[in-house]
Order: sequence, then structure tokens, then C-alpha cells
Amino acid sequence: MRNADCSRCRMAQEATGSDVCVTANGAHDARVLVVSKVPWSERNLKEIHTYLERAGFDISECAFTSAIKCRAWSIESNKTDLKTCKPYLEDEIRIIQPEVIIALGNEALLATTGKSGIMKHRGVTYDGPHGAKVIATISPAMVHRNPGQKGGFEADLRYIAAVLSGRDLKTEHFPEVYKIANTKADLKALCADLDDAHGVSFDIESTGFDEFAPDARVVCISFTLWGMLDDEPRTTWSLPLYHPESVWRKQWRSVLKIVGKHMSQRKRIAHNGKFDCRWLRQFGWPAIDVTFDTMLAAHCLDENRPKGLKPLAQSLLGAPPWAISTKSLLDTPLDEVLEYCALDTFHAARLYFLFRGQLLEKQNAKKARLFQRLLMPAANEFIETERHGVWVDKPKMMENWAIAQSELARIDAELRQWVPEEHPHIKRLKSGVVKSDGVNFGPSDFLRWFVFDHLKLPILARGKPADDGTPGKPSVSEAVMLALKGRHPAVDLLLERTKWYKYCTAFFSAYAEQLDDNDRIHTNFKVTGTVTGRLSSGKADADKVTSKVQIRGVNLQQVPRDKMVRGIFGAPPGFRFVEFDYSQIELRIAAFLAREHTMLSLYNSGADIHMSMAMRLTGKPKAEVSSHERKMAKAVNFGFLYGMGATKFIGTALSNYGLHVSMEDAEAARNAFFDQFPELLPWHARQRALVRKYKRVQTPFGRVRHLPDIDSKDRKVAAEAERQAINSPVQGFASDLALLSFVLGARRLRDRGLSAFPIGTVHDAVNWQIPDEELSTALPIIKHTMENLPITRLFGIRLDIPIVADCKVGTRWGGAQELTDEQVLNFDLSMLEAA
DNA sequence: ACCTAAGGCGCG
DNA sequence: AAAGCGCGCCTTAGGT
Repeated sequence: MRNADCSRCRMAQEATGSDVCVTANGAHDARVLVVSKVPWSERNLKEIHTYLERAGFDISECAFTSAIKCRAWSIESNKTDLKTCKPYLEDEIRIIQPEVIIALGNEALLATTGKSGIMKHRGVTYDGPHGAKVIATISPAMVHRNPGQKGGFEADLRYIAAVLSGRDLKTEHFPEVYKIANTKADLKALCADLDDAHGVSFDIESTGFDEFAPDARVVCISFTLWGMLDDEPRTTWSLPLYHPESVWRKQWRSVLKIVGKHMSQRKRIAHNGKFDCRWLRQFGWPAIDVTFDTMLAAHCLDENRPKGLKPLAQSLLGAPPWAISTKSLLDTPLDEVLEYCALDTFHAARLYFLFRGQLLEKQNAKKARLFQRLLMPAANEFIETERHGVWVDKPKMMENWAIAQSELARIDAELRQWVPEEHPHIKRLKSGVVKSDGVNFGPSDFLRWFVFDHLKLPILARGKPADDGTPGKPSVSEAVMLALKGRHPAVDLLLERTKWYKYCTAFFSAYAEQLDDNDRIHTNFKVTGTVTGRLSSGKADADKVTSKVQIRGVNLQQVPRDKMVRGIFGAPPGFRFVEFDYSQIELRIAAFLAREHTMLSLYNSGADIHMSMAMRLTGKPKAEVSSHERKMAKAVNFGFLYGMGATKFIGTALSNYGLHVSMEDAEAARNAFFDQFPELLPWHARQRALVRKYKRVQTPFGRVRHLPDIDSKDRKVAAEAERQAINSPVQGFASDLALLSFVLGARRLRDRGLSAFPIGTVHDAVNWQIPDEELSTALPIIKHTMENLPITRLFGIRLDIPIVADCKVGTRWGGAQELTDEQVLNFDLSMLEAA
């Protein structure tokens, strides 16, 4: 069967000797044949052995081969090569007669099943050649390129091992009792079951991400139920709603409302329930929230792991993969959709029992408290916040957008006068006709040609070198352009262009797209979005829906401070936009954690650390330091605080101030910072020692940052983990204080019967929409809440630093008026300057 | 038609 | 020898 003289494919022309037509390695009566794309190297073979053994395989039952038969280094194989080699592979399969073929990667999948699309087909069993079953997963090479895939890869292998053991995994991981509510009697029974249940996990399938879209529909809903004494799910129900085959299609809204009246169980569980609750409230449910969100729990227990329901169920419960076959739910047979949704709730319920158990363990007591007292309430509070969204001054937005566009056009026209008629980036058809003039003043290869080849300006920085060592492309970043400023008029224009370009593409156009009929933009806040505990904001979670529609998100945390942009967000007539932000919260917390007494006393005396740095750097007296210069000094202070070295400082000084700082001066500035605050370096050392010992650090509330990289042999990687160990407790604690302010502030305003509501958080600030007549009541409540958080009662923490929240009020976010403490406490509308 | 990485930049 | 931290989004470039 091996043809040592084979020359059919292009690979064979380069390969010699034993590299030509490589045959299977391993037992020739193997039960399992592992197929990769290209022939196995010793190292790869060793690696896959380890993976397989860990997953429960018996290596003596495995053989290893490849879809491409010849080993060649410089030639990339293609589909034709796969076809050419296929007879050899099929011969091998015929002779070995494996029970199961594991196809690693898309090429192996294609060669064994004829199917393509590894992410879609992974974990599914297909009939392969000569009676063998084929199950595919991703290739180890992909895991190398993208380490985040490792967990899923290992879960797939464990699943295949379980299939091989002859167990019926689908039945093992399927609800014991599964019912579909198709008749009125069923509906009645479902409601009765819901009333009797102690706990329920629920999940919807929807037609999209946006519950406010005119065509938004709930396709179905599922529930998994259990009783008070159960420690596993008992019954799972699926209720078809808006689906072409659904008996309830015409009355889906009223049917949904009926079941919504039976949701008073003690325990309500969902995976990212914020999404489902938002939709359900939109379609008539009362304000149901979730008592235990499995995504939040997963994140709280281990912030580094993937948080999707499927990866969690597969890796932690050993569940077989489940997915929906086609893109649109409405085109998928109803039974499949219902079963898919049912499995979601079933596995969410099982994850609940698992995570609840873990959170009840003694060593997780602090995490459990954080979860119960902060994360769950915050996620539930965001349901209404996201439904409210933020108001936008639409005419103003259109006006500013038009200005940005015309500025951009003006600059582009001016820049074009330096572009010659002929240049290497003109794109021509074969006929010679110009297809495109190739001019692109964005960070493109054209711009690199324009700046460095055509204008002959010097290359000041390069991008990352390629794997083969070829140098990176010349950088056209703002810092480089700033350094070239004045060398050519085009450089100045390019610097000006960046801002307008960004405003048009990233901001105004996205805002316009997202505006609803009430001139509001609804953004998504992810409570599990970061490793430190900060929130992230932007696009909706892609996990929920199998729609392919590209939806841009609006990130409320990166709105430019420029009044031109921030000034279009605000409150509609009769309301005010209010921003409360914690003053220098991270520095205060660093002072608290480091026990840095100089810094602590500075806060009591009201000194401005950033201003002193700005004066030092610019050599100007206080009165002459601009707000921009102070902001840059802030970056320097934070840089040193979190471990920045002198070299980076030189770079910052150059790109931010255009200042050429010598190494000695840089060292001096750094030394001055740490001399001023002598307790900081010992604190850095303590954090480094902590992370080296425990591989993790935590905030006072018990939020944990795991840093396994601390054991890396790469010093750079380990040093990064050390700096993260310094930063994370500060950043995490600061964001938890803001999050608690958001939760308690919203709750207290509601308890007072006010209609004011929070719009969202921006790391150390909370924004609110408040009716004019409520300002005098609401402002003092919010300020008092933020400055006197009950963290001793809730988390057993006592802070000995003053915490200060500054207040800005306006009709718009940008340009809002700062109020003094006195004005906040004794507010009167007449205090506000005319807009 | 899709995917990923990297560069760049908005925010804190 | 060299090393601020944390995000999301857009584009380009290069790939299957």
C-alpha cells in the first residue's frame, strides 16, 4: 500500500526517502485511527499521546495517520493534494478497520467525510469509509495558535473517549422527563409544575439580539424544574411560541404571558439571565429576575475560563455537544429548536447544582458572598438599565456627524495634492483599466508608501517582526506622526484626520445605527466581561442566537470626552443627565492597600498628586499647567504606580509631550515618585511574593485574580503576571465600589418612590437620568450612598481613606456643570447655569 | 464567504 | 535586557 516512489502530489517532489508517502503509526488492528492533516512528527505524536491519555484513551488501541501523505516543509497542501492522497488513506482505513476515526482539523474531516466546516461539524458522529464512524475536532495546531481553544479540544477528546466506551451519552445527558406543551391541557400542567417547583432554570430562543426590533419574536421557551429536596433536575418542559410549526404561533404573546404568572419559585436560574429577562419583560412578563446566574457563578469561581453554557457543560459535566443545525431558528424543524432550548435549561440546572456546591465550600466563602451580595444584584439591576438605554440628541448628532464628515473630506482633498498620478498602489484590471486609485489615508500599506517612500520621512518605529524574523512594517501610529510633526504639511493633516475619521466610522455611524424610535441607544453591560471585575460594554453576547447578522455595539465606556461627541448624549426635556464619579479612586485604594501614609495624608490635605507631576514634567507653575498636561501627568503617575520602567517613561514623555527625556532624567522622575511615596515599592514586593506563592491575588471583597503565568519560564511573561498582581486588586476593588454604588443607589431611589434611574457605569463613575423635580432629593441620596457604602456590614471591610464622589449635572453628558458638595446637598434648579 | 492577527485608538 | 493595567471596535492584511 505504501508507494515509496509516489510522485502524484506536489509534496512528493520535495519529500525524500521516508518522508514520501508516510503510513500509519501504531497498531494495525487499532480501534481508533487518528487522522491529522500532514504526517506526524515525533514531537506532535508525543503531544497527541498526552492529550489522548489524559482524555481516557488507551494508546495501544490507537493508530496515527494523515490526510496528506508526504512530508514537505515549504509547500502548503491544497484540496487537490488531499484528493490525490485519498486512495492511500482509504487503503489504510480498509486494512486497519478502526471503529472510530478521529479527524483532527478541517482537512482531515474533509478527507474522511467529504464535509467541510470544522467548527460546525466537531463532535458530531458521521459515517466514514469502510464502516468506520468519524468524529472530528479541531487540530492541535489550532490549539497552539489559539490557546483559548484548548479546553474545548480536551472536552471533545473526552467525549470521543466516552463514545468509544459504548456509553449512550445523549441519553445519559438528557432530561429524565421531557415534555412539550402543545395543548391547553399541557399548558395547564406546565403552569402547575411551575407552581409546585422549588427551583427552575429557564431559557428562551429569540429571533435576534434586539428585543426592541419590530420583528423581534420569542421562538420558544424552556424550563427545567426540581423540588426542594432534589439535587438534580427532574422535569424539563419546552413551550413552542413564534415558530412556523408552533400550535401557539398566532397567540404566542398571550401564551407567554400566561406562563409568566407562574414564576414565583424560590430559586430561578439562568445562564446569562439578564438577556432572557430583558426579552421577557419586553413581551409582558412581570419584573422576574434571576436568583442564581450560572454564567456569573462560573466567572466568580474562575475568571479566566470560557463562560459559554456549552463549553462549561461539555468540560465540567461531560455533556456531548449540542447545537442547532441551520442559521435561522425559524427555518429549523421545531422539534430540534425545542430540544436545543430544553438542553440549555437542563444543563444550566446541572451547572447550578455544581456551582452552588462549589460556592458552599469553605474556601469559597468570600466568593459566595461577593456573588450573592454584589454580582447577582448588579446583573439584575442591569436588566432595567439596559432596557432604559441612554437618550441621544438626534438633531445634534446628525449635525456633528455632518461636520465630522465635511472635515474629513476637506483633509482628504488637501492630502491628495501630494499624491502623484502614478504610484504602486493603483489597482488595475488585467485590461489595464484603473479599478481603484488605491489611495487610503488610513493605516494602510498605501499610507506607509506615501509617508516613508514618497515623502521620504524617516521610519521611527516598526510593528511586530514576523515569525521568520522579517522586520515588522513601518508604524504610522499617532506617536510616530507626532514625532514627524512639522516635517511635511501632510503629516499635520494626517494627525488631524485621525480624529475625524474615528468619529465618523467608530462613533457617529454606530450611534445612528443603534438609535431606537425614542432616540435612545441600548447598550449591553457584561458583568463577566473582564478578569479584574470591571464591566465591559458593547456588543451583545453572541452565544444566544444563531443569527449571522452583523450587529455593531455601542460601548458607553469609550465615548470620546470631546463635547462634539459626548455632548450628544444626555437626558430628554424635563430630565437631567447626572454623572457621579469617584475622585482619584484607584490612587486612594492603592494608598489604602499599600498603607502608604504620605499618600493617605495627602488626601486629607487635598493636595493634587497629578498636578505636582505635571508641574515637574513641564516646569510650569500650577496656573500655567493645562488640563491636557495634567491628564498626561496622570498617565505617568498611574504608569509608575503599576510598575512602568524608565524606558517606557521616555516613550510616554515623547509621544505625549513631544519631550526628549534622557535615561538619567527618566530614572530621576521614577525615583522621585517612589521617594515621595516610600511605601509603594515594599507593597509591590509584597504583591510579587504573594502571587509567586499562591498563583493568585484578591481584592478586599474577595474577588480573585488567578495568575498562572507567574510560573512561566519566559521572564517577560512572569513579570507581566507580577505587574497584574499589583494592578488587579486596585482596579478590581475600585470597580466593585462603583458597582455597589450603582446597585444601592438605584435601589434607594426606587425605595423612595423616585423615577430616577441609572444609565450605566464607566469604571469609576455612575451616570443617571433624573427628572428635574427629583434632583434635590436624588442627588444627596446618590452622593451619600457612594461616599458611605455599607462595606463593613456587607463585606467586613473598614476603609480608612476618605472616598469622595464628584457630581456633574447637565442636559447633556458633555459639558455638564460640576456642583460643589454644598450645591449637591442643598440643590436647587436655579443653581444650574443656562444651557 | 468566512476567519484571525495585528495595528491603532477610544475610554477608565 | 526589558517590563504600567483593564477593555471594545474598526480597519487592513493575509489566509482558507
